[in-house]
Amino acid sequence: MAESTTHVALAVVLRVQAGRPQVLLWQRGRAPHAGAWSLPGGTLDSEETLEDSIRRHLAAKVDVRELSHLEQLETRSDPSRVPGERQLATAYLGLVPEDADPSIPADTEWHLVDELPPMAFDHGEIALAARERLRAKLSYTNVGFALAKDAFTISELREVYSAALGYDVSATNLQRVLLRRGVLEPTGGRRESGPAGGRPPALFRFRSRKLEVTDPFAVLSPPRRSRA
Amino acid sequence: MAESTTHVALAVVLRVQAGRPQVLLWQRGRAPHAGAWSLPGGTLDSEETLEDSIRRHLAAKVDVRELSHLEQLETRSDPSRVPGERQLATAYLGLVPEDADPSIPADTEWHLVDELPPMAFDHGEIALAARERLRAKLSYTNVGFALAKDAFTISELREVYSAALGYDVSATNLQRVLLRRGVLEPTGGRRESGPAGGRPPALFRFRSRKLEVTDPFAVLSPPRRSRA
DNA sequence: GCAAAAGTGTTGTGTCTACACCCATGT
DNA sequence: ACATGGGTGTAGACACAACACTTTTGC
Repeated sequence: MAESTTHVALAVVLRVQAGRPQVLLWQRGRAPHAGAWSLPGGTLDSEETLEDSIRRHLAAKVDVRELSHLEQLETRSDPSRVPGERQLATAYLGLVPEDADPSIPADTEWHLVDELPPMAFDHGEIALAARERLRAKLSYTNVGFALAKDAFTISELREVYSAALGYDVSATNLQRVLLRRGVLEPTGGRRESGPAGGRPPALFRFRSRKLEVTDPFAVLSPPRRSRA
Repeated sequence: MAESTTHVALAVVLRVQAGRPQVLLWQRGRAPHAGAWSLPGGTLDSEETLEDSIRRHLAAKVDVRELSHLEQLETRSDPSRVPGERQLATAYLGLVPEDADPSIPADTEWHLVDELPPMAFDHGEIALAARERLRAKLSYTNVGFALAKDAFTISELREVYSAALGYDVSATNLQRVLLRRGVLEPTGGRRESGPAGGRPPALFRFRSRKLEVTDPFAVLSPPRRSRA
């Protein structure tokens, strides 16, 4: 009875497109939950780390070079999460920039995070948890770099942030907050005005493209002298 | 060659005692790393969740009723993290209140987090990561409840926070921040003055003893009207 | 000139730190 | 009285939201 345990790595791959957050889902062909949508991933090999594993499995779905950020979320272990089998799953959050449009296989599709289709197992919960994690990190880290293009206008960045956060963000304040923190820097370039005219926007980039915590002390900060 | 993978649950059990943060460590009897200290835990059974597993293993070390908080940290999967065996480890953060002094077995001891003894495998890293997680959560959640007694004076709470954060916190401001957020409430009671006199301190308690996020919007908060 | 879009100046607010001061007790 | 520790009052710093206003383009 006590069959062997399997361990899979899953990824919630998110991107913002047309002002709405999307997740990459894969449609199951086989039972259980045939036809339902699931997170991409697969079983862990004996000689790889979980991160290598999820990268390997994703390589079949998305061009891995497009993955601008990857971090571990949580490991699910409920014995009944997958019927008829003992399966542990370690979930990852993967991010893809707005402008990358990786070719994806036929059994795979981008879905709006706000309108998830029927999901297999606990994958719906995992996707929502990933979204929450992203939301939180947008506030106190520079993760934005992973969703935005290399160079962008503040308006474009505003759209990305608004979509990911789920509420409107003012371009004015977004610019000031991120510049003050040293998260953004001007590239020096400008974009041309659109057909309707308007002042040509300046281009910005993220100063770093690695995850950094930019707002470390929400409160209860250490005494001022030791701070700077 | 490809022997079976094992999966263990480990816990970084932290408490604050005498103004210093401590971890519960277990001294290994067997090779590898005989004599080195390791995090308590053990192998995952086929019919239990990881959380049940770590609770079960901890029950042998600490009275589980003393565990005021438990949350999953991360799963380590480097194939070489444990020599001669493929072992995955899911780490948990466990917290014990200041006043609980659970009896612990002979092969187990509390160690100062700042002065870890030689640690087995990657357990040293895990312990430090857990400490960081606690530090961060003290700022924007009510986790303090898990480190403090049921009722306490602000001075006592200040000691706990200072120890866990690693820097001085002013009692004045700690009180105001936590009261304003509705995290603390007065019990109504007072403590007697010490032998040196002084005004008798009021007693407080945490309003909730479940983890809650109390400072959700570090920045980039939603527009004001939707906030309240 | 006028509309459109970008960006700056400015004001107000909320939340925190720092520090002065007042309160209640023991000796 | 005075020392000791607890607690409040208040001022200043800071980071942010909100909104008015200026800038730069197309038509």
